[in-house]
Amino acid sequence: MSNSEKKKVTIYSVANEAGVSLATVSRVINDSGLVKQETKDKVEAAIVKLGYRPNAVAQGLALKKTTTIALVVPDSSFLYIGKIINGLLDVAKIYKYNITLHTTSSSINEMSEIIDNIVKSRADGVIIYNESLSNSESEVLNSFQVPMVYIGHKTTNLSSCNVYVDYSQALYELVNEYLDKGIDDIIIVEDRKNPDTISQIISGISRAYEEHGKKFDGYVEIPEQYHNSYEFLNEYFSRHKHDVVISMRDSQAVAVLNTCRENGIRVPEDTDVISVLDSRINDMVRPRISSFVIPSYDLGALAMRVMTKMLNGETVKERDYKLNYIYERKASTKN
Amino acid sequence: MSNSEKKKVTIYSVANEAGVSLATVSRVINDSGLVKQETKDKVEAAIVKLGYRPNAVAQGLALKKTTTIALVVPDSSFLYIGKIINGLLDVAKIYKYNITLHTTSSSINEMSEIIDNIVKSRADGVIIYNESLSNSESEVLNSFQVPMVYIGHKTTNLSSCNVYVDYSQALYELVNEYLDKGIDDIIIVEDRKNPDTISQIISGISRAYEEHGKKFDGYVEIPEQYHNSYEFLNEYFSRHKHDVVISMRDSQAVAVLNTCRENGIRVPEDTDVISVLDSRINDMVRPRISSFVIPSYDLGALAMRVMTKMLNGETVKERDYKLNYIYERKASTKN
DNA sequence: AGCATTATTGAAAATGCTTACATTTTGCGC
DNA sequence: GCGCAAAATGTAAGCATTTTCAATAATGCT
Repeated sequence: MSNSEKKKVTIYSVANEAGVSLATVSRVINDSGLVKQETKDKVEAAIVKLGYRPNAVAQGLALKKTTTIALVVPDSSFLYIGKIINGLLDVAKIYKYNITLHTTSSSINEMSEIIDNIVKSRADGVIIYNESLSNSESEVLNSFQVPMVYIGHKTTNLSSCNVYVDYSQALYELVNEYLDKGIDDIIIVEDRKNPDTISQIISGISRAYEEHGKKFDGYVEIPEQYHNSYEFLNEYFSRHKHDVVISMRDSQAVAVLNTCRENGIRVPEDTDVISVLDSRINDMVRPRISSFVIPSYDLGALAMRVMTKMLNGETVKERDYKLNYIYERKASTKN
Repeated sequence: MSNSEKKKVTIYSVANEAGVSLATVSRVINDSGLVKQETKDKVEAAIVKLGYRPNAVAQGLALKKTTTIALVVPDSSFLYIGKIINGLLDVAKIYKYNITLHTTSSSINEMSEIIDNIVKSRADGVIIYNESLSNSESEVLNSFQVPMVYIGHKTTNLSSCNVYVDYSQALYELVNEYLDKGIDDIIIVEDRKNPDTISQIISGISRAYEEHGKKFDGYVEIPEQYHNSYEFLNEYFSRHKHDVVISMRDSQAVAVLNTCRENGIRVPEDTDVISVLDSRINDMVRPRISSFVIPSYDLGALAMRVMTKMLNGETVKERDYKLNYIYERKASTKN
């Protein structure tokens, strides 16, 4: 009756109950074919009767694989990676993989600690979302001996795959349009949190400027903390007014929106405001902010799909998977 | 040179390298004391030299525990549970537990599939965040034979713990204040997604009304989808005007805010708008919405801490952990 | 019926660790 | 030096699977 009396049921119990050897039971649960239908039925009946659930840990030991993959993400913004995780988990479910979640704050030794942990757990693979990896972090990661997929961050690690959106091209096309119309007072406001992404973005913008025979110097660096950045922007827009203000995330774009308004700058009449990354916030702001819609769910789903391919030994022809973005014009831009 | 030549290093390799038995190595890595300092040094040198990392899978098999706990969350709003996850992971890191992530959509058989998966993986415990469990889901969960902690949802399952915020009391106190001032035209707008939470909230409000000799009937049900609800609210506020509008999440409160504005209702001059749950959205809206600040991070951290206690066999005196909320008055209320 | 195949099954080793128990070493008092 | 307890180390039996290889049963053919 009591829980403690309930004895654990192993493959032996099942073998015993069905009157076969444990090897046969193993064959049945792994669907390996060569078992007579009759005995298969007996075994399956025993499994149901005893409520047997194969022990994945023992399987992991015997098979030298865990069907577990480790996901490493920054601990800050689940706001932006929520959809990525959803996509990833959906695909993981299809292929019967489990996901372990690991977050990195920015402390120095953190990454190697996490990796140590992942190595011990013998995950079959690692998926990393991190827009800004330091050199030492990259180095640690490169020493990893398991399949790796990077999301949103193109690496030079030859043995891993990358799933990302080409911000550079996206911004190039956007800015190009403005320049074609003769609008060239464009700035981008950002903090230093994501140096890689920022440099991609700026390279795209710069290319557009160069092709128009101009030089881009509109990078305005803002403080990292939201409230600080808010103050900074408030101060900034009390002195400046531009045709176009681009920011990395819609949360920052909203700060731009609010501070512009507080300084008598009308959006979009006086200034176009654009956000590169979109999140649910944007549903709730008026005016809605024109932005690129990043296919977050697809990023996650594709990353996981690529991972399964790597693990199945399917040859992955492509190391790089570039996803499309869509620019959505909303109420914060007039052009 | 090549990776394929690299042979795996096990506890045997280390024992061999150090010239001791594997038992001794095991004692060293588990810090079990009774090893002479001298041999301990030898072993540790060998570990470093070979780059040995204990295989957690084999350990799991030998010890019958995985130091892994499974986290089950709804697949929808990482917006609200991001901080919970952060708190949970931080504590998990301290106690060296790994977290596997499982999401539930609302499909019927999903929960038992997830549980099947978790049982197979032999997680040491399960933490569940889900505001609305169906009866059949609860039943499946109750049959679980591992320690469980529920976040934000008080269950009657005797063998599990609950970590939650008492919405009923929170709303009681809030509404009480209004009623004391003679303001009683209060409504709450919500969809049916979280029946449990909603009924808690309404019970709190009702209690306040009753103590003032009145009856509460201000529950306005709105459609689940954001855009539908937006239309609904727009229509609604073209016909109604109330002293106070309460909604469950700040995303909905923003919809209220916007639709009020579009119908010429000024906030807070004409109507107070209040949100029960707070998220980062609220930083970005003007006016900021008065809301309860739910201690999300603490919910997650405490849940994990309670779990570690259950797993260590420390007696958990309390099954229920009620956390405090703070009501923050912001610009969307005048009262 | 007898033999050669082939389809099923079982026995046992392997997976990498922990730990109870056995054995060896050490230290100490005389 | 000797004896004995305590400390240190080693041996081997689990832990729950998979899988190779050998053994057995079933089948087809003459």
